[in-house]
Amino acid sequence: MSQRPVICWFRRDLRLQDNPALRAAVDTGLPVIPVYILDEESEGVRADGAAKKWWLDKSLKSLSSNIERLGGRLVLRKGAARPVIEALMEKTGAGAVFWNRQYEKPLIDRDTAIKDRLKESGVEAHSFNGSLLNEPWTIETGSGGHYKVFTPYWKAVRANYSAPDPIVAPDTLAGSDVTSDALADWGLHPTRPDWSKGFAPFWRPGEEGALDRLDHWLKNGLGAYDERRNRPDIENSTSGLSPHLAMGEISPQTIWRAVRQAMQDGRRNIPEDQAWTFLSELVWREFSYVLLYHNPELHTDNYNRDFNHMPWRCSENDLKAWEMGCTGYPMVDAGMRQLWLTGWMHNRVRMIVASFLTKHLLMHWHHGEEWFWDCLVDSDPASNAASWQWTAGSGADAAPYFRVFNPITQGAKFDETGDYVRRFVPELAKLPDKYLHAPWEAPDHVLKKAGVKLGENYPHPIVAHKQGRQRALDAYDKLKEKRDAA
DNA sequence: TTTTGAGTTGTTCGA
DNA sequence: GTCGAACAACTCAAA
Repeated sequence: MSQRPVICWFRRDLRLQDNPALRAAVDTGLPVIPVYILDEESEGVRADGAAKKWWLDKSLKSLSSNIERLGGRLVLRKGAARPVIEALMEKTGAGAVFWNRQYEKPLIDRDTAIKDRLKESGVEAHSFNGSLLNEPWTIETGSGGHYKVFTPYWKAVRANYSAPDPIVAPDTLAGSDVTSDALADWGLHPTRPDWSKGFAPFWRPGEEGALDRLDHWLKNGLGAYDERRNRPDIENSTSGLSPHLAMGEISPQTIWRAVRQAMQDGRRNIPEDQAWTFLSELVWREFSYVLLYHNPELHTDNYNRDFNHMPWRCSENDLKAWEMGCTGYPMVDAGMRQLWLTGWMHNRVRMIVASFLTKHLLMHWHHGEEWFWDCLVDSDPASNAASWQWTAGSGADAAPYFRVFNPITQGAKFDETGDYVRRFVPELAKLPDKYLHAPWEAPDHVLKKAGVKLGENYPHPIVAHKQGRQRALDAYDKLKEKRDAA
């Protein structure tokens, strides 16, 4: 039995480069069986949203063909991971399983149970860090706890972190003849209707797409990141790496190394502060994982329990208008439509639409969290939950309650050219800049000339800014009263 | 143990 | 038009 094969279990790490679990599996010198399990059945597991499944479909195709190029074959299986793994062990006689860790509580529990079961039956199980620069339990404050404020966390990372050497991809993955599900049978790509048609022009899922995107970013965006990052109307104002990172098609170490090298390469002419700001965004992702790891219910429960008393509104109509990009606020609507059309939204606009939902409409952040989870190709269990709570004010180190984004001035400031609104809300394209972010203020003859009929081809605002803002501030006052009374 | 300074991303108002 | 202050109070992290 000296040639018992080993299993490399791919999860949120769909890449061959810089993949510690894969490397360790290959380094055994034994035949490696690469496996991906679509697990929506294990207890407490949250299924991916529809947009993420679209991406997963393409990413698995890419990984699969890369493995075939190395003489192997990716084995696809569907079902609760534990029985699937057990069945595979029996079928293949594998002597070890390798994987990279994930950090959601239900997955940790599932994986721990699998590890125990494997060990009982004499099979080795090895897990690795394949998704984070620093795993959530590794960075502690001076007094031994985990950080709850970003800035000191960032300072600690920046002062101490240096990326390890890259891990090379295997040059062969000797064939296995284990049968695989057909990817097409999983129905990850939407049909009837295929709402994903708008996605394809924007994305190239898979490891090559990720590495190309990084390269493009280093050449075209990184050097001006700090000054452009809030401008959704400017191309390359952000990296666009988030969906690749969310699927593990590229490791954060690869990004960190490439950016640090670019900073030190004089020919690239990358100002240090611009690049450090970009790296800090990578560390925001890590900070979100710290919060998620220590607060497993982050996507459902208020981090700050005071918010359990928040007098949220319930309005199906308002929620629908927000989701569909029909709020009457051009900047909000542009963002929501960009999300629907492309599976992604610029970060500045995410804050604007999130503030609008939780403050102007006074709707619970979980509605937004769920919509984003379903619509974003980059949806991430930690970032999505932590960011929604941050905006709502219930999160760790959250925005102060009185910070209510004004969708009109935010639009004028960050969509200065108006290109963003004109692109995603074409019915307003002919409005002059002066009224683009507040069409209800335009005189009749201006609206007429631009072909805009408020209430007909573009909605009136569903809530007046001033009233919406005041209603939110009043709600926070009530919240405070409840807390003081308690 | 106590103290101190600080905390991603904003808005409004009045001088 | 520009600018600074007020908008709260609290918790965190480190000295």
